[in-house]
Amino acid sequence: MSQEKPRKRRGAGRVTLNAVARQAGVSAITVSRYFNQPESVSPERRERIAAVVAELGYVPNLVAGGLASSRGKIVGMVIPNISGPIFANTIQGFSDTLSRHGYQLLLASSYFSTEQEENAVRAFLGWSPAALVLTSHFHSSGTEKMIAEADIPVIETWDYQPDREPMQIGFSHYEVGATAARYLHDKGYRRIAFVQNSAPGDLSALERRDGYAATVREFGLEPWVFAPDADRAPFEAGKQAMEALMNASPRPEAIIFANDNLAAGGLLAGQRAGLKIPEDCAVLGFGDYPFAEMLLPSLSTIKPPALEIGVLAATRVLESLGVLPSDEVQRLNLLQCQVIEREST
Amino acid sequence: MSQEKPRKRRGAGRVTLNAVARQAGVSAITVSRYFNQPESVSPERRERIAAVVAELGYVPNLVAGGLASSRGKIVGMVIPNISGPIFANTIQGFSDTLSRHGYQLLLASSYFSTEQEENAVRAFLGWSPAALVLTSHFHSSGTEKMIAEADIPVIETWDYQPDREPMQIGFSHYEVGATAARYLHDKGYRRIAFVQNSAPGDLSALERRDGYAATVREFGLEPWVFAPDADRAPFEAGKQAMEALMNASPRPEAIIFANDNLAAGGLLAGQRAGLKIPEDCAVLGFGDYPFAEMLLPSLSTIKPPALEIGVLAATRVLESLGVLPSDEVQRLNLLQCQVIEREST
DNA sequence: TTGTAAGCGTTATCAC
DNA sequence: GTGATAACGCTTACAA
Repeated sequence: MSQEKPRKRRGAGRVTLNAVARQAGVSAITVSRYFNQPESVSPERRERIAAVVAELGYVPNLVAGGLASSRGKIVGMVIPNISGPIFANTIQGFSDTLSRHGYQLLLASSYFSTEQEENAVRAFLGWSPAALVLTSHFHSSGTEKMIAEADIPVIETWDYQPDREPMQIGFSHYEVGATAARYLHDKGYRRIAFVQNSAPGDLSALERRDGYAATVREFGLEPWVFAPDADRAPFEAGKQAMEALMNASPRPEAIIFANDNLAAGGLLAGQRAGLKIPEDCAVLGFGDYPFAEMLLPSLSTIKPPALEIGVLAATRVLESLGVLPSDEVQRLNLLQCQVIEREST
Repeated sequence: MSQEKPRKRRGAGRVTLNAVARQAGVSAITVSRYFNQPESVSPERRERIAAVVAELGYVPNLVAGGLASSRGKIVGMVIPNISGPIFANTIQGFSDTLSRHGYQLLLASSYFSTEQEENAVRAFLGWSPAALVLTSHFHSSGTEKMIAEADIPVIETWDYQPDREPMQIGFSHYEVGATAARYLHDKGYRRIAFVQNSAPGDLSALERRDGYAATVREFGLEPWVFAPDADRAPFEAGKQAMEALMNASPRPEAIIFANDNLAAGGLLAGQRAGLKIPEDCAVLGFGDYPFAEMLLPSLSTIKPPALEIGVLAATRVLESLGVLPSDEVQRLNLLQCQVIEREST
């Protein structure tokens, strides 16, 4: 008898679609349809197939499916870094929304390096992803070329550049800088400084700076930008900035930090030096990291719609693929950042 | 002339291995070897192929490769949640190490639900991953069955259960609980309470509790466990716990919180009520979340080797696959947690 | 609603 | 070192 498993040369001896079909007494394509368009299979066969699938413990081979259909149920996402508190919510919202519809997340981090981003995109493309999600509009020319030719939905998140070709989901960093400056000015602060991020590749942070600078100029004030040493750990960079700015005379009345990590460092350095915050100097961050409300004084900050970006990105992807209904997929998605006023301003 | 692209029925019109082969005047398999075992291709052809690859902008189709070789260059990882600060470093270390060797990360989160974990594992298996990485040893029976039959390296992280079949990379949560109790006892604290996590599925946290309980018993003390309302936000749950424990008489002299989020809530609630920390009541957390050092007083905690776990997991995966050299892949990997003493104890 | 046949783009196998 | 050929397991196209 040839009952014994032949242990073909290849394949792990997995249960295949054909095995299910044979067992259920139907053709392979019917089983395929059972998974992809169940309505198009008669209820009786559906039942029979379901039974066999359970009995054999069949798991569809998505690789084979992806090859045959030249479009896998997989979506690639590149973010600057996973471990920072800022992007984690975006990943989470994105991943969860996708997986609820049977799509998987392929993830890589760029560390704000366009070269690493390009490598990730190239690798992803090898998996025939259904879509690609990137962060910001800063890419290498190689990346630009690949996404232009990819012929799949591409989304840029955490940014908003209406003129660009890819779908946009995010906000204007320039506007965030402007909002920060306006907010502090409205509260009566005049000598307002801005502390840059210590991560050199964080170009979006520079756009926030530019928005700040333009706005204070509109108020007839002089921009005051401090740049910590490059690549210093953010918390330390914040301390460095605060120490330097405190020694200036006159001191700034308020400081905008490029993100909450820097701001937290600044806050502590200020307190350690006996500064009263916000009386002597107000502090405003960006990101609304989880610890912002736990600090003493709690940190005022600008909260980006991180989770929302992730969920919306997934939604747009699924709409583009026809998985979710939509008359016309919205290409431009401008979300709002929110000033979270706490004790430090 | 048939120069014009035929636009076959299928396929996105991508450049294929065959196209490269034709252009370079070699066979397809040679181009395949060029990518997978370059040494086995003569230098001249290597050069010729390289040129054509660049010219055509060929990107290997990993889906096709995965199907043919029945093992894709992709690794699945399931973690409880992405956005918590605790696992982010593990993901980062894992992903980075993998991608440095051409492997991609397929990520999903379980939210401490074994059912969601099972779904993720099933979906991953459809991609013929080269390996699978899970968190803790708590799985559904379905998951257990799948990983037993998967015939690929499976790693359990953030835990250490020598008796189990899968590779182990992590530490004993029970020991962490014991260490916490011992540490506080050594510092002279006697009435030591433990605050559980509010997330019901976090079974590892219960093991820490058990380690704590057994240890204080050894010291002749009575365990004192407080359980916040289930599913309360951790920060709020910590507050709730602290408020409840402060009203007990006698009050605890020290409190171990199941994680730093809870501890931060406890810290703030205590201070707001006028409690001096650590004089009136010491506070110890777990996780060494980024904000721990930013709190006032800074939070003493137990730091798990999060990044190390990720890097080591990737290393073991790559060793198992023969990508990295290794005589025998180490199945048990016990890492150390570290007591980080700050101002709160 | 169901089935047949022909790929999808790569790698394993075996032969030279 | 190189190549011809046959898989890998599924889905598209077309037919019934």
